[in-house]
Amino acid sequence: MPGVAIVKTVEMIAEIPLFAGLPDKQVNELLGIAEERRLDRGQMIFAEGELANGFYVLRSGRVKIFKLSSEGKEQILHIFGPGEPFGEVPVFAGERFPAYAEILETSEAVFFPKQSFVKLVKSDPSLALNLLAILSKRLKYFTQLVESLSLKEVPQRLATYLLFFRGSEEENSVDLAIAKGQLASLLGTIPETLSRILNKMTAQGLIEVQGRQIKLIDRKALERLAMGEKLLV
Amino acid sequence: MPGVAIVKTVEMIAEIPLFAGLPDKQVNELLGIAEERRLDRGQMIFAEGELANGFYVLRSGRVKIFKLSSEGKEQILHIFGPGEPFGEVPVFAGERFPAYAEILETSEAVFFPKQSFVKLVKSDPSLALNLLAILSKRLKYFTQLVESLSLKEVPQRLATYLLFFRGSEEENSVDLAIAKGQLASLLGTIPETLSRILNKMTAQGLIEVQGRQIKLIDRKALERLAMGEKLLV
DNA sequence: CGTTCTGTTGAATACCTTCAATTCGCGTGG
DNA sequence: CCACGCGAATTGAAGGTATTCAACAGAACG
Repeated sequence: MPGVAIVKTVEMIAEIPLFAGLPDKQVNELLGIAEERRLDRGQMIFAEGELANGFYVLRSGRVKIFKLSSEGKEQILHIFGPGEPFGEVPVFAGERFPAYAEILETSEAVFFPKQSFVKLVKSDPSLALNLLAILSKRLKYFTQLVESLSLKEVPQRLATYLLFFRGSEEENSVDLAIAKGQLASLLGTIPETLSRILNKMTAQGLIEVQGRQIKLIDRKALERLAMGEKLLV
Repeated sequence: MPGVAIVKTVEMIAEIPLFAGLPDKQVNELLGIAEERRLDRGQMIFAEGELANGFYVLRSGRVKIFKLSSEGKEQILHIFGPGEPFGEVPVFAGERFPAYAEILETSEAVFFPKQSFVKLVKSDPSLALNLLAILSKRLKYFTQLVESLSLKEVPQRLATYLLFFRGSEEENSVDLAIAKGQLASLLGTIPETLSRILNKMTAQGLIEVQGRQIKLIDRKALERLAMGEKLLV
């Protein structure tokens, strides 16, 4: 029953937020140029400076996008999950990836070759608008990241992350979903520092830590921290 | 001769890189929705969190886009000059400006109302592609900014700025074109620190400083700095 | 059940900031 | 044309936050 696989794939494309609201015709054209790929945990998808010939959309799993310092320290720019595209910058500007991409959890992804994709964008304004919305959201996100890195100290960044970058999944509990070392890299610091600050926050009754589960005990105090208040010694 | 003013304005639009390569029809439609505005030095164009009803393109002058910490410290995100659009993020995502904008040098600008502009984008794929290119470039720029702020120390950031963010206008001389305090804010530091580092670099024969003119004396050493090497004490 | 990666803890250090006091530079007005 | 005044820039001393380095504990995985 060869039809099943094809139908399933059409839905796969249609499910991607980037392609939301596109007419069937466009979805079919996208399907025509899409390539399914399995990406394994630990795999480097691309490196900074590498020539790009297309971009990816995750269907499952997670990928981290990051920069490396000359001494090997890593700054995570994004962690993307299902439905999110990555590596699309060099499709529209420049031709090289501006950062590294490594798979955190084994993923199913769809790859779109640059040339064919650009042709589709040229022919369909609503696809272009979806893209503009996504890129704009990322610019907004970057302004927050820069603000965080430059204008806040680590406890403040952590509080902000716990409160906003997760959402209250289960009332007052946050599941980091990534290793603490990775969280440190996302917050622009190192594991040792993060560990010490988690300690302090626990000692002051703001949170409780059990592995990757963090209970938000004193939400008010966390909010004051996120607003810029200092963490007591 | 009313025609002259109109023709001049058409050229004004056509000259903007964002609108490069657009057919006359589109340029005329853009002209139809554009509003000319004079923006004075020191004027706040918008504040973070403010509702946006359109965006700007500078024809002359300069604007700085920045964030403020809870204690009033400023981090500059961009300094834009002639031909560059700003405030366009909330046109496509969200509805509020993610940062502040203040005029550094009195400017002539063109304002495009959100609604009408989006209509034009929907009708013209090449306009959309131009926009995608600009937003992508900014994302690329932000990856560099984050890298700089998070993975480099101030001397390295300064060296990078001197070498790349200006271009060799007059062989080996850089004109900052902004106050040193503003440069500090752009580099994610404060005037005192910048001053001390300019001193050190001068003492070690890397540069010579005369007001806003900086001569690059030892370009090799600056390049090594930008690559991550440490500045001697 | 051992090996390896992740996370924690302590002490020393480095970098940058803060605060305060001058000094410099430049536009304005006498 | 020079003097004044104000913001910008510089300098010094002290302090704070985060990093580095090293050692150890713990968890995950095969």
